[in-house]
Amino acid sequence: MTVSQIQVLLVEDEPAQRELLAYNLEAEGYAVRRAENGEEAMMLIDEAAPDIIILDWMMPLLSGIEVCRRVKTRPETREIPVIMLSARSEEVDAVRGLDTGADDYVIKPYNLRELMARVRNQVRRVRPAASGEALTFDDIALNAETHRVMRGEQEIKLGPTEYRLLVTFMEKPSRVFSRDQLLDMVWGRDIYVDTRTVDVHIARLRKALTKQGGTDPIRTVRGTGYALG
Amino acid sequence: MTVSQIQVLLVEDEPAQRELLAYNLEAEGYAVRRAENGEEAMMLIDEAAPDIIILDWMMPLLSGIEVCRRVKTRPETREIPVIMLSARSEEVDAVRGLDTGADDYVIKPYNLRELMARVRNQVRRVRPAASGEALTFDDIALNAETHRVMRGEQEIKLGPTEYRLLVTFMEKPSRVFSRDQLLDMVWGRDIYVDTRTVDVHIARLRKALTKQGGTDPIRTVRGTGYALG
DNA sequence: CAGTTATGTTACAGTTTTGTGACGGCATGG
DNA sequence: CCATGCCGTCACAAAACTGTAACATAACTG
Repeated sequence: MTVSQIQVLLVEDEPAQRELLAYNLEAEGYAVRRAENGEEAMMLIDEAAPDIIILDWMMPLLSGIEVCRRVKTRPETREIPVIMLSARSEEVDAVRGLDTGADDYVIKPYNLRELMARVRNQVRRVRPAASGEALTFDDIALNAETHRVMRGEQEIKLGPTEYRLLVTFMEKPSRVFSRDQLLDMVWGRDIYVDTRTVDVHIARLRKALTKQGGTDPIRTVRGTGYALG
Repeated sequence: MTVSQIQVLLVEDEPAQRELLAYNLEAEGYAVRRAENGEEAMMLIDEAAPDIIILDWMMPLLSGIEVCRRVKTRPETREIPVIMLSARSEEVDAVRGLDTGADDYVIKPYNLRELMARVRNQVRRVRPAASGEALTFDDIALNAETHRVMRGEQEIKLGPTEYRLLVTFMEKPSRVFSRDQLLDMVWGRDIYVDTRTVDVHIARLRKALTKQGGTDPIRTVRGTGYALG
């Protein structure tokens, strides 16, 4: 509801993958345009420049690598963020070596949430107004761009995990998250970590948030998980 | 636990189809159990009744039609929504003609988003609380997403069991539940506890609900059980 | 009404869940 | 190389919740 809707160009030849991703992007509020191959992608880019491009690197007709190179070469499209999807980490290295200028790389099979986060990140870079930047809850303010957290006038210093934890909470205040959900969202879907680790980080986050006074904003929901507020 | 996560039973013999769908369901927060054929499906249903069944109609061993017929025949599973997937619209007519009692039909190849919407629809019918909606009864409001219970302006603090108990009641207001039913739904199918334990928790729930004034919303049905309203 | 049965209520001891400080490992950046 | 900071795990402490038994009260029966 800020300015206009954010345009995502999704380039992926495998229909199932494409629709899965498109579905999720649309659920997040993006306008998705689809392309099956590099050639189609270039046509759509010429037609109307998207805000961000998600690009499978292996495609018929015109590879993702080449598309990326062209986008990053032309002055009028150079600023558009490109996220490259590739099948394995070795490929990422290879692609990176080709110096296509992609802004981010995601290895398949990707964690959907993580990919979404990366999309958000790139979008924020180019369209700061479009993605709600400063989250606030009560007297806590979190600036996603600067990674700064303030409580009242005081700055709160957080470690990376505590920060992500807080972001997760602040994106959906009051919502209860199970420990498993938090592990998925904050640590990553395939990480194996004891669920009690969540408790420890909650404790650390609590300590940091209440260090300079103020009430504990995190609510424990016994038998279920935690929530902000 | 019947109250927290929604259990989907996904019955589909084609692995690619099955996994694609399962992936998406899980991304939406459903707990997915998979079956490759009708026989397996029936076994899983007996083991623990799911909240909803998604059923491919054409399968080896025991067809979706037959599974559906059995589910809809047995009293203890009759209420479970069944969504049938079939390959073409003519088949839908045919299946509909067989009067299996399926609650919805989706034609393959389906639009994933539409299917998800239909799943949500069916779930809402049977488990309103689990679908992120606020339940209300009289001046009591229960939000499943935040796990918060309000009576008027006051927040009601409940223990886990009392909370689940209240959710169960509020999903079907006015319906009378026997102690055994409540044990099944709130405690779990295979837990052994004295049926009088239900009375104790009812008392605790009553106390919590009336602590800050207001009338007792729980009705005792002598010789049978309890009901809300 | 007295007897009988079902439900309400309370206290409590045992169990489960959560809070938290301590510690060793690992990476990062001098 | 060392210092620093962060992380995950463990172990123990604290808190919250649970089921049961026992007794009180209410509702039904004839």
